[in-house]
Amino acid sequence: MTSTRYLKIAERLATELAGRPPGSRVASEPELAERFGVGRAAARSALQELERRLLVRRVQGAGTFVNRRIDYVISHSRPPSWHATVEAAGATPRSQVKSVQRVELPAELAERLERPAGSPVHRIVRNFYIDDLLATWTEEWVPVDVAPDLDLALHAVESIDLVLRQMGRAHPVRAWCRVSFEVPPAEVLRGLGVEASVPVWLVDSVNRDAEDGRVLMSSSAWTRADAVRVVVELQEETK
Amino acid sequence: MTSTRYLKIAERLATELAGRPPGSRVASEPELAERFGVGRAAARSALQELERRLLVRRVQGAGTFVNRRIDYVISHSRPPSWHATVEAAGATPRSQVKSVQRVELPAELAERLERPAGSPVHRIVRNFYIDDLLATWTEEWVPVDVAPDLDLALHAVESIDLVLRQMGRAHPVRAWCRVSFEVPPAEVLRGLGVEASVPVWLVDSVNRDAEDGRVLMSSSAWTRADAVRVVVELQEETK
DNA sequence: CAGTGGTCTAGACCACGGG
DNA sequence: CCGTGGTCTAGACCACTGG
Repeated sequence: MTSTRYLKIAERLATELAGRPPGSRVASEPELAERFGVGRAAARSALQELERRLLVRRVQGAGTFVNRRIDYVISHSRPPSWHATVEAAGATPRSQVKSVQRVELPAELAERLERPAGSPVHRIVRNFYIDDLLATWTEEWVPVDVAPDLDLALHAVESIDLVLRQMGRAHPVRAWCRVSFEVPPAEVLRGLGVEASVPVWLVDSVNRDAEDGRVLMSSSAWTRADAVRVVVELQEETK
Repeated sequence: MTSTRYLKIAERLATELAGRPPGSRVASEPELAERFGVGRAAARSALQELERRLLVRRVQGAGTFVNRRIDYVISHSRPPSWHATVEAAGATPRSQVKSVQRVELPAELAERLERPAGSPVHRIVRNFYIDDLLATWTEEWVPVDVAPDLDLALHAVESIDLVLRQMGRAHPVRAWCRVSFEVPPAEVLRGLGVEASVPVWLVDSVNRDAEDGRVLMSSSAWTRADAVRVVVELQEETK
């Protein structure tokens, strides 16, 4: 076996935590140090190892807790829904509109939205939660001509999809999607409420209208990897 | 700005490292401690922060070095090639067959290979390197009936694709593919030469024959995230 | 062999969360 | 307020890599 003490402790704790329900408390650093007869540093290392394995989540001032991780499958066949996915995993979803602004379309997004740079668009920032834990931070762009009063409407209805269908008389479908895993820029880290650099999922996508094919929305979703396991499935068309 | 010292040091180093070529040496912990007038622990934390950002790679006994990260794009349109991708990034690829065994098909793979559990298959384990750094560990499964003497042939030719085309008179194409990001089991960590738990890419795929559609091969590729940035692109069929 | 990063101790102070 | 995790010091030993 490994000779390092903190890995042995981590191994031991991992088996003990196996059946515990998400959110339940894990022993604190001083408790573990005393229990295993090591210094606080070794106990701390063990808990950090469990955090790297995504088995626990640590919150300064509060403690260490058993983590819950949700599967999120992206594929051609199924159109994704945050609420449905989270609920299917037995957790409670929530989303919150942080801001809606009318801005000029940044040049780097012009091609994706198929609109000239500088044309008026809505920029929507939203947070998504699992069991009141912030898991996803999104930035979404909707041309003003698609839904002129989107900013007002979003105060009443939180669902962009709904607003587009009603106000924009549109039928949005996902036309393109790119998934990667990034070390996010500082702004996103702040948005996600993360201190040190943690890699997170980045899902970029473009929605078009099912009928006339015009671009309705482009979005970037940054998701904490300790909260969600993203799975992408590709299938070739069967000839 | 942040008040923590090690983050300031990390920030400073990050800008200094920006233009440096991959593989070049970074100051050691004691050097940094002296330079910034901090203890070794703080200097160490700064380097670990850079490691989390995938900017450097640390090797016990050797030192800390500027990291190189390669993009690997998976999409419908382009069939992937390890060698081509690595070379396109300006690095040198290498692969090595670790073992080829005749084994009975494990039950959990029966469905994927469309063969009964227990039927004879070849299990091939291979390593893939970027600039002589181990980046990917793969486990591949080929039914014996597809290429009976695969084990012998692989000693001469390292390319499974080539062997299948020649010996199996087959035309392999990727039929299905699933990408996720996992904390790998201990066996894979050992295969990748990683100590503590580091999350890695997992790409599962199934290859079929372009003509008759039979399953030729199933594979699992585990790839270090600090070496490769996997990007998956999904496009809807344009109606 | 010297120098590197990895582990560990014993101690200290701080920022934060929740009662 | 107390207890939590986060940072930091000064020191020690070890495992490993390279010349």
